[in-house]
Amino acid sequence: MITNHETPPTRGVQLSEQVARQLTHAIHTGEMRPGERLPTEATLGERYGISRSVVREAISMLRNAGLVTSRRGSGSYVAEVPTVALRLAIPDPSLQSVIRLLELRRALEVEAARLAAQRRTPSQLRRLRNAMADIDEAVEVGADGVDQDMAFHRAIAEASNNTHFTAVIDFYNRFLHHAITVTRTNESLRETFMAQVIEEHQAIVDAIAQGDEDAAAQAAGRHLEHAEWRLRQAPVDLLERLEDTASSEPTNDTGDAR
Amino acid sequence: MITNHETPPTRGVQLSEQVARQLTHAIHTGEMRPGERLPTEATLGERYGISRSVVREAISMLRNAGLVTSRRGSGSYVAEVPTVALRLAIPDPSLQSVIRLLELRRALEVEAARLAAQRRTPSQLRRLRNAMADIDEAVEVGADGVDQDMAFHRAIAEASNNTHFTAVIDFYNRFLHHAITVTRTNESLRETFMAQVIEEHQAIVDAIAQGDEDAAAQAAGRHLEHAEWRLRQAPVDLLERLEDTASSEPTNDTGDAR
DNA sequence: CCCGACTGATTTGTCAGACAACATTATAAA
DNA sequence: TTTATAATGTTGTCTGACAAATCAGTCGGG
Repeated sequence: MITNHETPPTRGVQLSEQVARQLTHAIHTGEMRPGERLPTEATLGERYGISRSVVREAISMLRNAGLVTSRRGSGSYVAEVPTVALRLAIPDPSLQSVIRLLELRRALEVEAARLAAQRRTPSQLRRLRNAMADIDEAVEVGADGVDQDMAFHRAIAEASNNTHFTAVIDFYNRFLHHAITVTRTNESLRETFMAQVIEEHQAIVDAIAQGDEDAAAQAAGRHLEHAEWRLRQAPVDLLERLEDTASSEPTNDTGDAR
Repeated sequence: MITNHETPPTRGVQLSEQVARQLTHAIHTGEMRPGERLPTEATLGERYGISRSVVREAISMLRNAGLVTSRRGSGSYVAEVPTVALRLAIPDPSLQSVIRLLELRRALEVEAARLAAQRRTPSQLRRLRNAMADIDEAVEVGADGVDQDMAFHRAIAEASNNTHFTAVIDFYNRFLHHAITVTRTNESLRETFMAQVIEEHQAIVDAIAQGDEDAAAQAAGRHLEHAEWRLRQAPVDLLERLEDTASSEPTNDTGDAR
């Protein structure tokens, strides 16, 4: 056991990072158990011979890594459910890149639909139908219905009763938001497209409702294939405007529930 | 005393988090382009009407999220490849949980095999065959061949020529390593299983080599189905030993290359 | 004209101390 | 015993300062 009561961090690298590593190690090895409270910032600073600022930066890293949570007035605690992070580059909004995302989405949603057909609870089926109705409603009002569309697909993922699907789909859908918007705002083709989309959605829901997994998977696969086709129909100039619409829109993407 | 020159952060939440969100938004929307230098900490503090400490905490979050890098004496810069993180709880090693992972893996690999059949380059096909040979070799020597097996599946993902697949598959495979090991170390059934596995792998590679996408997808689907079945055959006591083997390993996840 | 060393200003990293906001615990009152 | 109140502890934020590294410009010599 390494009793580093006074371990002067080796010079060269960032102090905060070294401390963060030591704390991370302590958590990973189970030396500090989930739910346990960390020593106070003052204590840690004294122990490592550093100022409170550095301790705070180090803890900030752990917080960001999902390893601890801090409560003002109380202390910092090892997270109950330690997490790992998949970090990847933000996809550029080119057509090629968006299509790559659609391919992944297809992989996930086809299987999600299949699982949903096997496992959906009655309430999940109800939510699916509500989500579909929401799309109609939004379109009738004149909105693009993109948010409602994404909620619909999220409902399918939820009905699969496999949290991994919802996590990954949610993660990637952020980057598809603008692409879908472009397809929807393609004025000339909009009505035709919307009719198609609604029809395809209906097929998926019907299959899930009947518990026909192969039909559900097929319907989902067709839907995503057609989605790619519809995207390709969008004029190039619309696609290029992706970035502009992105910067002008107040996308509160980080507004996740607590 | 607080002179809110620009946007007064709404009270209630952490100041640093609010600022971090604004900056994150600016980067995500491309308002600040990769490589560009951020305003100095002092400037940002003045602009948002907050102290430098808070600015530093906010920037620290961005740094941890991989969105910016800081150079002492120079400034903070938007990372050349801005990243986003998918964070999720570390799956427990229960049979139920592992099967959930296999479901996701099936979704991904079926589609990856389909894409690989369409797009694999000759060199990728060669690598696939080498990976398959490596498995045989490892098994003949007496090793479990788990690492080689995972490399094989990674080669399929790479042959899909869609980086999203490799990223997600890599990410989740970490948690499947032990589960696969368990299946392989099931002494009584090992030989039968390995023969099956090799046969199934061969079917996938053949389909990919011939460019038959439907056959490749089917073969991959069958392989993953059988994998789940094989896992279920493993005695319960073996599955329970998963946790021990898992906790004894030094997971150095923070050691990413620079 | 070009180039290198030097100087000074700028900027992030760290330190130190203080107060505010909130949480927890101990204490007193009913 | 239960409830209000005070005291204490802890994180969040503010302020000011210095160290260390970078950067821009100046100057002198080739």
